[in-house]
Amino acid sequence: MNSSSEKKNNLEQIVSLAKRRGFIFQSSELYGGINGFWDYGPLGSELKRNVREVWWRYIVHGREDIVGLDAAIIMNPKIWEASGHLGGFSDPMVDCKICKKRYRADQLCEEQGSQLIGDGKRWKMPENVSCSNCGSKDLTEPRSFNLMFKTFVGPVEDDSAVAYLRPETAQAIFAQFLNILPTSRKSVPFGVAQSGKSFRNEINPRNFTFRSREFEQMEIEFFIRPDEAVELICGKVTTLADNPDLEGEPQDDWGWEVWHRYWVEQRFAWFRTIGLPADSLVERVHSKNELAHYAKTCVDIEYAFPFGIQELEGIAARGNFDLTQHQKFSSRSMAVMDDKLRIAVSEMNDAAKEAFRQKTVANWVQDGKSEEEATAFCNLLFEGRYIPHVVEPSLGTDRLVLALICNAFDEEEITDAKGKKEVRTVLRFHPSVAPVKVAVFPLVKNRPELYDKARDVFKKLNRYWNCFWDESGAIGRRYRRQDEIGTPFCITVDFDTLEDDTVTVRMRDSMEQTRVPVSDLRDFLEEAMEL
RNA sequence: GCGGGUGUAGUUCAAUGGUAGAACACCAGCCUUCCAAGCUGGCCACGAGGGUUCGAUUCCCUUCACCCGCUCCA
Repeated sequence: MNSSSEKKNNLEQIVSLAKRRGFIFQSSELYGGINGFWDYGPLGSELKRNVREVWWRYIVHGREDIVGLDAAIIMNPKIWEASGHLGGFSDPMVDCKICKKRYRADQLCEEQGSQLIGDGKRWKMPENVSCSNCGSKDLTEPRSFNLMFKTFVGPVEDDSAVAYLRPETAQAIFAQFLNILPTSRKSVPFGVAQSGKSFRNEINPRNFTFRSREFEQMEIEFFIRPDEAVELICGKVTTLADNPDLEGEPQDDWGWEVWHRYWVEQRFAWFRTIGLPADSLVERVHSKNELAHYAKTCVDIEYAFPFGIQELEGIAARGNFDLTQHQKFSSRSMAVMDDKLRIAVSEMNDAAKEAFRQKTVANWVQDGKSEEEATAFCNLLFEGRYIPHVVEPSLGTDRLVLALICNAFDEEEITDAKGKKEVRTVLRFHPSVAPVKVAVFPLVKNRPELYDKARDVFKKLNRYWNCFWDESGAIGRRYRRQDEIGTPFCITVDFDTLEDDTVTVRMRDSMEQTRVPVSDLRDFLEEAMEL
């Protein structure tokens, strides 16, 4: 998509263009800014809105097995206890008082063959641990950073009123699972999608909007059957080793591994539809020790930002951890009834059930779980019920917007008719995300009949797309202004228009022009935008 | 959080212990028959606070923000 000129977008150039053209401003700039917060200007808000909308259309409207949710940002704090965000996820840190180096306390201890002392809230360093940089034992006490923003609900600021701004959108999906299930008339496998703000009090926001304290996510929780249920229903569980067809419709016999891979492929395919070329994206599989203890696997889709290759979206297989936690903390059963499972089980005799139970218990015990747990799970299955497992594709909206700007940014050297070289700055957005889709110009503005005709065309198109009107300056200048904000199509009304009712459509990327009858404009543009 | 760098107009960049300048952009007008044309006019800045000084955008201190490296990233 980009011209041959090697892409060394340094970030400052992007930041400058983003500001100059009204994409992204520093938050509160009037008062010196505030670290970790950014605002989207007139064009940025259009771009971001388009990204959200294209995602929603593709994920929620485009599929029959996903429904939407728009939950509150502030929720009952118990949710964060259940999810683990209040406790274990804040990493204890120590600093060396001598050389000022900072460590994750647990990692430093482990490195030196000892164990961090603590209960998940308060921590203490073991005696013999020293700074691995300078050897000093003069370390600070381990401090936990809880990255959730805290606030108070209601007029009284005491402990009972404490609440948190959500650090991810996903938990609301689990917390509302029991409401969504009956009202959506969906059954497993199905998913719930949510897009919205999240907040993390990052220790060190960095890299423009990439790591912000207030940010937006587009998350899906896709609920699937546990593999054991799949086996009972289908008599087998398809794994990646079976080489399943991931481009067709999802199949009942898919195990979690296939579902996870399917979602990775789905997400890659979607990125391509909004103009991120395959070769700009990198797939990174999390190593075992990066994984949260409950996660089965996690794949990041990364983009080559000017400041390095960094995560856009993570697709995690989280088992039934979250629903199980909420079941435990809320005392409400998160098990679903699965009719296909119920029917399959009703056809089994006792011997078959016992054989299945023994196999399952053996497998679970091998995985370090208790026999009791496994038996309870089997009993639930024999009733046709289970707690669904989940695959979670979680995308950073602001990160994607930034990636789209970086990807679109191009400085093209062109030679004009007189042989003079100049640089054309152009944002090569895919039309589906471009903030302005169409610009309309009168060739000159001091001829009323031309001007009025152009206004008519503008008003006609403005009903369908975000259009831009520009009458000032020479026509070439107006084209270039649109190039710089990434408008894919410019329409010029000229003197021929008055004769034959056709206009010039000028393409952003090629700068080519074609004449199109006004009556065909809508269809013509519609088609051109699909690319 | 540590180290380094930067902060002057919307952007990119000058200069200066005493009146802050340009280019581009933007706005208005004239002109303009397809790729940043021309003319006229206009708008807009020393990140914030304190100190030194007769006087500070300039020197000093503090602070805020951004960039780079480290660190961190449920």
